[in-house]
Amino acid sequence: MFHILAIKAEKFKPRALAKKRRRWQLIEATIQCISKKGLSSTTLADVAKEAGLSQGIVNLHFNSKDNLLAETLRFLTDEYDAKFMNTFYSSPVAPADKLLALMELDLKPPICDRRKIAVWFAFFGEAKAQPTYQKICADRDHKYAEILKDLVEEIVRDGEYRRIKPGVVSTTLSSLTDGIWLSCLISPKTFSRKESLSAVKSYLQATFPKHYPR
Amino acid sequence: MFHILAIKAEKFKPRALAKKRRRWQLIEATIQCISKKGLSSTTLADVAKEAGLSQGIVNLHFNSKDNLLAETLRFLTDEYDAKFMNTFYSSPVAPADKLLALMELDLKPPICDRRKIAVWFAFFGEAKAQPTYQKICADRDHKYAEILKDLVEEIVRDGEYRRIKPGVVSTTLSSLTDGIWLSCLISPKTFSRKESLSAVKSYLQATFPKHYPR
Amino acid sequence: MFHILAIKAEKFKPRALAKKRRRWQLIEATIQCISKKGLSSTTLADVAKEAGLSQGIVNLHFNSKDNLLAETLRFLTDEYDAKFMNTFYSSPVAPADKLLALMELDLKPPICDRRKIAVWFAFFGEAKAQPTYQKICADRDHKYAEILKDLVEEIVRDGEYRRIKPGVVSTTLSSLTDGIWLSCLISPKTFSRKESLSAVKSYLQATFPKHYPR
Amino acid sequence: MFHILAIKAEKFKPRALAKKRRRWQLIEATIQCISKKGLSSTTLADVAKEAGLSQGIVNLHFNSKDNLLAETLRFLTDEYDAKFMNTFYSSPVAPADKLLALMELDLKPPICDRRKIAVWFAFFGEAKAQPTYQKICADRDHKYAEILKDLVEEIVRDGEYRRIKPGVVSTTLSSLTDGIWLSCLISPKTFSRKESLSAVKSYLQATFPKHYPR
DNA sequence: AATGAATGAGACTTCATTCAT
DNA sequence: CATGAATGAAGTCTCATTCAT
Repeated sequence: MFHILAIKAEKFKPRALAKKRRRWQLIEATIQCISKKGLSSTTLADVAKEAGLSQGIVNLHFNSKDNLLAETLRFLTDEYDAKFMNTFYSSPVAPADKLLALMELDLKPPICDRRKIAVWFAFFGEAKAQPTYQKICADRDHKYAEILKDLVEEIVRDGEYRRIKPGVVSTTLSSLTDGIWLSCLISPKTFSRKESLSAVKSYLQATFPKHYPR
Repeated sequence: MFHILAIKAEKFKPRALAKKRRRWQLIEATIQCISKKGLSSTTLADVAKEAGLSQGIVNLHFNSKDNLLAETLRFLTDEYDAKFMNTFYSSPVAPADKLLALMELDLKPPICDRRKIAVWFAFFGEAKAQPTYQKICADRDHKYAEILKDLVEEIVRDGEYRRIKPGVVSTTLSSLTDGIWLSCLISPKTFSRKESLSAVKSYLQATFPKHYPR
Repeated sequence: MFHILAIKAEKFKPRALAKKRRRWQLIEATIQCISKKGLSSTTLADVAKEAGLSQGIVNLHFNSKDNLLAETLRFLTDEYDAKFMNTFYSSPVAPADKLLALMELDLKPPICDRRKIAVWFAFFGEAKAQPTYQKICADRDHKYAEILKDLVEEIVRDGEYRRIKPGVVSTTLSSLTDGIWLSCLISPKTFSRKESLSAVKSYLQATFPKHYPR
Repeated sequence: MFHILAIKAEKFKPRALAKKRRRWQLIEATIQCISKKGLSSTTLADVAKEAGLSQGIVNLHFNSKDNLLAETLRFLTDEYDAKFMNTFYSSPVAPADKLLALMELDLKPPICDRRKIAVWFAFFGEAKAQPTYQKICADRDHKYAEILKDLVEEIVRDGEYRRIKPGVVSTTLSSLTDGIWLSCLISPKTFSRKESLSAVKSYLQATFPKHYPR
């Protein structure tokens, strides 16, 4: 009987969703597929199936596979940006607090989630060959590097730290979280969110002892 | 002794040597292609052309594309391993020196070379979906994590540093170099080898002030 | 009388009129598309867009693409027929004059217009494979061949020409205009309406010197 | 038993024909398909099947369908050219004889063969939309127009004909044969090779009575 | 009557793999 | 060993057609 219901349910055509929602649905399906099967093994048929829709649906909404993938990457960056900015504006005003909050954002779900990270690295892996991807990723990098650097500068000024180059510190922090993401991807078994967090914290403590007391 | 015989035996089997050479040649061509076109756009025809050989050559020597790619990844890890171990054994005996030497290895050519890094990340990008790749990458990670951790432990013991968890430090160092590689890949224009090195050094200085004086 | 009633009746059925208008509009759009893009590249989406209407409109009014194309060809023949018959009936009564008028009709716009000719030849090009098209074209040919032959017979009788087979002359005239159409299509740059006309006239002069004096 | 032989025969892979022969074979298959199914219904699968080869064969030898079609058209023109030139050089030296021989060539098999004509007109039908096709066809037209005009000029000079424009006569002759081809295509039942020939001959007799006596 | 989102068959194309040479 | 013509499965993409709105 459940079976019959299921069949009946299938008979209902997918309602004409608003175009935007359909695109969103397809991008989510794409993310799911890339995470599961990898970028190079993800076919449009996979995406359509994952979304429960028909073969031609992706070309209908995105014209080409290339375009779907670029839009998916853009979706990822936008999604990340929203969370980043939200954290930035909603966290305590003290730069040191903001900085820590942003670091923690990167190291906790939903950002630091192996499924999503796999997708990020799938695009990183094609970045050198696909200038489109590289540009999107580079732009993202620069934006946050700038923001982090500003925060670091404020902290340095506030704490009158000597011999600290804000650019080096912000680069270090960015690279650290990127590297942590990679180990989450490659070594999920040994990866520990807690240890990663304490790695970042101990770096901050060593660098800005006045702002991050033990 | 068998080893020696084997080597001698090879001298009498030019075929076997030729075979190895061909495999090496094809793997180099594969690396070149992945770097230029990305993993997903690299075809066996591309590889054969790059090597200046004929269509069927890859299947002749590697049986399948999957196998070629796995062997290529293994080649990368072996190559890296040789350099790593060579640096490890040939650097000064002091653990702090060894540690720094290993960090510098990671941040200078021929290791930190955008062409090679693109290939590494191409495999990372498929790692979640391809357990074979993941295993190779994870094994590599663990091996060096262990070695770094041993060095850190020696330094900690030697300097009587308090409140330092060697595992956290070695993880931080690994992640840092991985993250730096990523920024070399994604933002080659803003990437600075010098700044990256100073990022690592300032971390070491902040963590082990006695061993890495300014 | 029935005809008048029918026209009156239509006045009371705006729907029916609208329907005819839509079909006409879509056929015109089809002609435009075939002329611009060729038969094999013309899609229903193209036609709908050209008409400024929606995707499904053609199937709504013509059921299928095949049907639309057949109707378009029929429209072309009807349109030609109307002009031919109008010329036939409105030209001077003398057969020689009628014949010349019909030849001139074929060689001047709006009939001899590259845009329209392209559509005619698009259908000719599919005629062998599409019996429907072939039949429509063949029927058209035969009808005019018959009329031309009748005119030629009258001229021959009237001029007491010897050794002239009317069928051969009418065939020659038809083929000549068809061939001229083709050169208008293929070599628009070297094609000259004036020269084409003089080709036909000089043939008529050579064949019927008494009726077409120099 | 025959069946077994057939199966065995199938097991023999198509020998690696010289590339040129394979291309020729595929072009012949293409001509066959276009003749049977029309240009727009001819698929690469059809062509491959007609040639008794596999799906991918056309792309292997021609890269794309567009290219295959262009090459097919070029093949047709080359083939025609060879026959035309052969007739031109091998026919009697007198220009009037040469001219007649060339006209007869156009009206007899293997040139005037409905199967081939269907292919020519399939390309003519797409010529306006496909500049490639148009150019090939136009070039061909001009070449023969020139040759015919030269012959006509010689005849005019030799016969001291008055009031005859060679260009008009050669255009007329070309158009006439093109138009005859069309009626062979469209009205195969009423088409008569004999009558067509007599149409051309009577035109020549009327135009050059001294050279083509009755 | 008209729309246009969705479908899905089928087209073109790519490419790993095979195998006669 | 090596070649490269050929295969054919599988991918992307197109588009006539359907149908809920």
